[in-house]
Amino acid sequence: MTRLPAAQRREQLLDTASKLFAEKGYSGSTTAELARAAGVTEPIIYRHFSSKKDLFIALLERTGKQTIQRWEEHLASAPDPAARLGRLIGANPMVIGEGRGVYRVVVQAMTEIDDEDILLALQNHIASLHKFLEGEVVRAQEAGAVGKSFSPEITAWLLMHLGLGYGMLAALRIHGHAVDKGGVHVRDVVERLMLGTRDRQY
Amino acid sequence: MTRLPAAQRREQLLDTASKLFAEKGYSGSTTAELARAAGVTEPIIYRHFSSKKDLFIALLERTGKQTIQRWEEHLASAPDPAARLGRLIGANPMVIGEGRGVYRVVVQAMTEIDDEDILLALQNHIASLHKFLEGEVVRAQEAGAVGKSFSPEITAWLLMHLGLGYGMLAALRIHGHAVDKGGVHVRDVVERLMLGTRDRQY
DNA sequence: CTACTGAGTGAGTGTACACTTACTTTCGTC
DNA sequence: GACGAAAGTAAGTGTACACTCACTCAGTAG
Repeated sequence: MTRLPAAQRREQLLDTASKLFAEKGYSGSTTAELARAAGVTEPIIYRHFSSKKDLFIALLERTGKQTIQRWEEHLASAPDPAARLGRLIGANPMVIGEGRGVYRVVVQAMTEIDDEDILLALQNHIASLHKFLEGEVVRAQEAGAVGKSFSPEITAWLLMHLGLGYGMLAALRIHGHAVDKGGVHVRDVVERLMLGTRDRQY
Repeated sequence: MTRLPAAQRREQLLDTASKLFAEKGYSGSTTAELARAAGVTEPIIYRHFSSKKDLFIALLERTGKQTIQRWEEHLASAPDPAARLGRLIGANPMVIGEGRGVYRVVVQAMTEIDDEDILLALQNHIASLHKFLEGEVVRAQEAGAVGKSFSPEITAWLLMHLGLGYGMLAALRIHGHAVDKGGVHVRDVVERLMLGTRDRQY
């Protein structure tokens, strides 16, 4: 209804799609619903994106950038590389805060891998997150907080696997998939395995 | 064409669906395709399953049972609990052998979690795999191959997270998501973290 | 030989939904 | 104050696809 300049409308459509897809899934959402939720009519969507899929890919790319930005903010105030890594382990974008909803979109995307374009967008997404993690491991190793038995590269992949698996089970609402009866959390386990048992401050 | 007794036709439909879904995904496959691939007409599908979704859930349940059975066969010849665990770490059902295709179905299912019935089936699936892993960790701890710092429960969840994340990235065909430039595989890392560095025989 | 049961089929039906066409309204600028 | 560009709309269209109806035929039991 309210006229918006193109750039803003585009962003608003992505915001709306993000919420909608998080709730009902990509294939579970219709372009009609999206239009209604955004307060416009369907052709507007097609003015900004050439197809539903195109919009989806745009959303995926934006999400990747946002995640890294959030990580950076989250780590900025940590006193040293070890603490940064510790925080990172507790800051799975698939689970915490706003990222949570958005990341259902990424998981959604993972099953649309028949589609070349979506696959490519996803591969880029994963690669950029891995690169970020690898950088953190390098810092932590240089600071002596993490041993050098394993390369930063493989260590970062391990963290990716863990985070992804954890995030999936969280999305599936698997009861107690991360704590045991004694209240120990997988996060604690990972931290002890990575950083040893010395005292740390966050 | 060839007439089959109901039970056999049902199994054959599940076999066919498993291949089809692995290739084109659940929502990417049509009931018409399935019927054609199975060499029957559509109404036959509906004689055995009340809906496409119902068939999907049946497939999911069968897959869970098959996975555990395969694990058991795979571990049976290992000499001791440590070796069993070692084998398990290298035997991700999402990646190796026949399980591979089938598990695309499970990943597919993970995005249909709006649907109550599918969610429930998935939760059961995960729970049974976790239970199996937990049992193996218990054995390994009792045999002294794995330390007791962490409960078998949480250790098994950690292995689930790792396996799931690994399997997802494998499905996404992420290049080099499991080895570093030095040829070290995440599997090796996990083994060393879990079982230490002592010599083992498989 | 007949009659019943259950496996099978050809030809729809209804609907959901991505995407379009042809048209109207708003607004900055010259 | 007019005109062109950009933002918007109402009302389709085409098609894909889950699911069904009404019927046929094969094999076995009495």
